[in-house]
Amino acid sequence: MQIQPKQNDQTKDRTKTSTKTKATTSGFQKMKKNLFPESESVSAQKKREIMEDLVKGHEAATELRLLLQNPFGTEPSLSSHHLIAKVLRSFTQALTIINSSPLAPASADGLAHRNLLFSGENGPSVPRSGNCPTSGDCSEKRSKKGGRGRYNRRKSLLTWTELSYTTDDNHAWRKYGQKKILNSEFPRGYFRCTHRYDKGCKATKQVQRDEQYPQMYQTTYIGSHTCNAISEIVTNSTDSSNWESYLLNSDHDSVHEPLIAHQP
DNA sequence: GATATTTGACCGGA
DNA sequence: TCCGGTCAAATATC
Repeated sequence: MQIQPKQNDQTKDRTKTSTKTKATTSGFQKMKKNLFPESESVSAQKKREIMEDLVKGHEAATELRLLLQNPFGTEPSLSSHHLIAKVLRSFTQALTIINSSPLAPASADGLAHRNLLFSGENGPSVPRSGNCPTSGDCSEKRSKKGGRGRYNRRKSLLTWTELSYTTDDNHAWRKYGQKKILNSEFPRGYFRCTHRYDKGCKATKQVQRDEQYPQMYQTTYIGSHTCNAISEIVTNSTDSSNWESYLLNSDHDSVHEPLIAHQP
């Protein structure tokens, strides 16, 4: 009854997790625009348009950040106000396209962009069989065959997808797998929260390069963080280095919301 | 030596 | 039966 394969996770944040899975730090980390639910139904054309808008927005945001970091440096091509307007315009356009496309799943409240973000079901999932709460108790039920065995595929957890230039999201993740996906040029990486065992955080994410825009990563988050890492996010969201996120989220319900522990 | 990542095997759902 | 998600031994890194 080997429970919890590696309990040492609790000490990990400081080492590799921060250097590898969190290696790419950028102010553009929460470009929460949303995307395409796993089962993508949007046409390639629309997707391209959305991407173009988002890329424009990112460029403007980057320029604005440089301006804010070095206000007296080289003369910017646009004022901060213009840059802000440009960012907002780009994202608004992207949202408009999303909202107008069939891709937006019946959004009763008009917040199509949020609906796109969350393709998950309503709340916590109930494992279909065998139930194995967080801490890996399920290993008991594991068959001996090859040392591996039964596990619970989580299916109805809250999920949402982001597209970003970075995979960094202020959370400590540990990679537990990578898989070549059929008809996909790039492999998909599987990550779980570093605090899975010490804090029982069930959050996982899947990261895959976008096929059309390989410089961007499509990240699917599954489940909410129940570890206190959320506090970092909240803190950071008011930090100037993450102002983009703050800006983007300020007029809607926060897209961070799902990160807050909903799970019992 | 401790911890993270890689990688092939196993399992479950469609 | 196939494909994608997860596990865990092996390997890499610090």
